[in-house]
Amino acid sequence: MSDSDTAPGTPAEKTNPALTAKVPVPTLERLTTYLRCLIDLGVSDVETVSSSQIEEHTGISAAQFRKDLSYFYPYFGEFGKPGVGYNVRELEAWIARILHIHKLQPILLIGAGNLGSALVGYPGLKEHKFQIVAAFDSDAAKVGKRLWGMDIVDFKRLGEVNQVVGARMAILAVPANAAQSAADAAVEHGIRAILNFAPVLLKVPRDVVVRNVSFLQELAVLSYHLTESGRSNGK
Amino acid sequence: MSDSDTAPGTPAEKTNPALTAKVPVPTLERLTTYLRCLIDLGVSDVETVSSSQIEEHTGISAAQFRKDLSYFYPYFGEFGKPGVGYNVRELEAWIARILHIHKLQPILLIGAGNLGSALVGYPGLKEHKFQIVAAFDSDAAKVGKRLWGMDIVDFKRLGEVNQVVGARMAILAVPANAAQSAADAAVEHGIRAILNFAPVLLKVPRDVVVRNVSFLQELAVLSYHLTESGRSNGK
DNA sequence: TAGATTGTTAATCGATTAACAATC
DNA sequence: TAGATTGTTAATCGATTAACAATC
Repeated sequence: MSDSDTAPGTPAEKTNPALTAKVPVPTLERLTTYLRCLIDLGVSDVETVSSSQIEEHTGISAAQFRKDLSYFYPYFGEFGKPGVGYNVRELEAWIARILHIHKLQPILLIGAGNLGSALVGYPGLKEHKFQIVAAFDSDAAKVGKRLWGMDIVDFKRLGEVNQVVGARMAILAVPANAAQSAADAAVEHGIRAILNFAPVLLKVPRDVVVRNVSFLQELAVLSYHLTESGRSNGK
Repeated sequence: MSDSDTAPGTPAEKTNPALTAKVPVPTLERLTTYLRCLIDLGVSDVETVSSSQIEEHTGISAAQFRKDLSYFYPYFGEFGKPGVGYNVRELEAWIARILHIHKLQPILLIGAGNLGSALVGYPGLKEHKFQIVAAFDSDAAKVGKRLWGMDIVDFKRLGEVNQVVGARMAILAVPANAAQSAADAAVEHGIRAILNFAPVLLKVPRDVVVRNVSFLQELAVLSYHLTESGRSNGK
């Protein structure tokens, strides 16, 4: 485990390189696809898988898959066996560890509207070791109601609750005009990663990660690709 | 509007270049962000905006913004005025036209479960000229019920219904095991763009566009960035 | 050993950034 | 005219792909 192969000349490098080296975001995104595929293979009792089989199942090229894994070898050790492939169960565990979902990862839901409710019931959360542990809303009409077996709690009590559950991730499913202040409060109470569904540029401290999800964006990219013609479908 | 500045030497180029030239997908994704920003500015009665103001509002660099727009100049004409900037309303309309959402874009919802229901109520759809015009489900318990003022229709009747509404986009919010067959049926009945929420690699004809949305993926990327330490929050 | 498949290196491809002449 | 800001070109950066020596 060499700790200085990326920046040989730099004198005062970070002492603990674990997960500090720059892994491309696209690689991280693909990791979940591999994980999902491995879970499925595991369920089918497949023991070993090769990179080209991964390609068949996921549509991601074998070369890309091997390259993606290689980013983590300096920190997690090498993995595949030449001539053989990868052990399905072990690779699954290996990727889960990288993503910090080898243990339950607690999540706060902020905003218990339609979207929020749907997310709590999203299948696969549990399987991937994500657990929404509390739901908050500032709408008095919602507070106290139950959502999939959870109480909806007044947003003001977020700090109090998170002192107990200690979540570091939050899903932000509130209206655009409430997003920034909700994010501020969440960050203040220990949240370090936010999945933001509001179409707003959140301002957060540098050590907080935000990912934005936008259905409109997805729909727009699709809509773009529809040809101008073809309106009268060629049936 | 020159039609041959990209591939000067190629003899038999496509005759109609409109929107055929390769626009980077990241550019398309950012287009919606610009659009949203312009709508907001329009509401505030701002008349003109410069690329650096766009940067302030969106976090996307001014250079990136200008570059992004430039991909469309060969087909839609140039836009900004040096020394002045961009007319907010006109640029809004210009981008909407590129994305084919200057007129209502009808969409079919396939799968009227929790997620599907939430998507129908998603704010901003109308504002962006997307309209979910029909909801389908194959669960007999759901068929006939109403969803945000729409009837939930038996999935078997998709063809029949789409003959009337003529949608070319669909949102697929069904369980993983139902996704492929649902996609097949949708494509057969005229759908050419699919927003897929199931964690499944859809096989579709080459002229059909698919975009996959995965909450798990988004959560996983966030989770990755949480530092191993810091578990006991530094409060 | 022979066959298969790895991890890694180098080549390619594509997107972002910076800089600036053109122009309102 | 002087100041501002564009559209575009060239330089940089980063990710993907292809190829292959290493190795099970």
